[in-house]
Amino acid sequence: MLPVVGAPAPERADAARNRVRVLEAAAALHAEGGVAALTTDAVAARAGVGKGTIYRRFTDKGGLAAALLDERGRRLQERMLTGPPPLGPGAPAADRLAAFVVAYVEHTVGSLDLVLLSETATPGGRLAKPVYPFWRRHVEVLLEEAGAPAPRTRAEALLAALAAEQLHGWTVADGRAVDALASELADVARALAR
Amino acid sequence: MLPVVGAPAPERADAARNRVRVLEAAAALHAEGGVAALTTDAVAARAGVGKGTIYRRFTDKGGLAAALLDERGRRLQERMLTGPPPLGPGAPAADRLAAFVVAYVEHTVGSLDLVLLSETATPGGRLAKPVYPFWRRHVEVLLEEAGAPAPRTRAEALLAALAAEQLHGWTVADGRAVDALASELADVARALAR
DNA sequence: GAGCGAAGCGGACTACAGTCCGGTCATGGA
DNA sequence: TCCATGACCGGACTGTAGTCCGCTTCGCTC
Repeated sequence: MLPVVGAPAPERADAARNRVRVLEAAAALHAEGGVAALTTDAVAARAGVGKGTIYRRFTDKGGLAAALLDERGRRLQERMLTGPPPLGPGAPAADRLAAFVVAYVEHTVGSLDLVLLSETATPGGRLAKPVYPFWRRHVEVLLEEAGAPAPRTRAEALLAALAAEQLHGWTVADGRAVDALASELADVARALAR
Repeated sequence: MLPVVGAPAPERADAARNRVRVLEAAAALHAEGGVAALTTDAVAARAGVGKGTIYRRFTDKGGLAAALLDERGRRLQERMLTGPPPLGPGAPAADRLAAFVVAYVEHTVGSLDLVLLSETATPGGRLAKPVYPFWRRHVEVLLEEAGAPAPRTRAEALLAALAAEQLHGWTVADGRAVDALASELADVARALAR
């Protein structure tokens, strides 16, 4: 068969089966014992798979955590792309941006331990996550629409402020209320959009 | 002798000697082989000290890296507190803030590998560094002076955008020029000050 | 359905961070 | 000077991430 140019490499049947097994095992372990239970040994044993298989499929522990978050993240992405305004299309850029910040904060805080793991398991993990370019592009486009200078830099700066580590500091260490925090951060986004 | 209330616990002579030894060994290893050479085993061996000693004194590897950066950091702190404007006192708050961002970016990029280590060795490391409250307070005060809303949140958001991980992504992964980047980030600071 | 190249697999292995606790020695008081 | 105390020390030990490479399985082709 001719390879389809640009298509993701097709996955062998055994590989696909093992990916599902690993994700199910990881989800179960996480449900039972939190992130502390998510050791690569435990996941491999529970999935009935070798450690090498996990690393081949998910690069590292952070990648596994990111994969666990995938479905939830995709739901948010859909709301951003095709949902009702102000998060979805139709509202002014600054309003969409503010709505994104609130939704992103809630999304992240809702799975804080996994997101934290996915972003801090390896240095630079946050920027290396497959979804990162999606968030960045979305924010960049909105900033550009709003007429802000240096939209790319500002987009990354804004996302850095929404890093799991920072949100963890605010909501857990400092004990701040998520709603109030999200609203202040939405304000930050508006400030950057001008 | 009566303990002095509020004073830092005095350090025993052998403890002080060992701290110096560890720092010298770490600095030498770093000079020779970069951060990769900074394993706790190697530092302990070179310092002629047990690993327990390192952990007693520096908490973890990130703390050791932070201690190595201490002197350089103190120089920047002095320039901020008593140096000439616009970094030091005397200039309008927004200008001081912009000058801080530029100086901080240069400071961080100048020792990027060590700062990265100090901030990412442990999750939440950036917020746990002893100097963090200093930077945060400085930015917060300037934002407040400039009349910005939610100065504390904005200060932390700004510092998050200046995290070593992010600066590493921009300057190394993306290959961006430090000067141009610093100036765009100074602009971000000005936007937050309004 | 047999052959074959390549992708995938697994688990022993390495390297490293951080802990633990029995022994040691600095320090201040008598 | 000598002693009691507890801070300090060191290095063996544990737990975990991530690597490596010989073996297996897949799936395409003929």
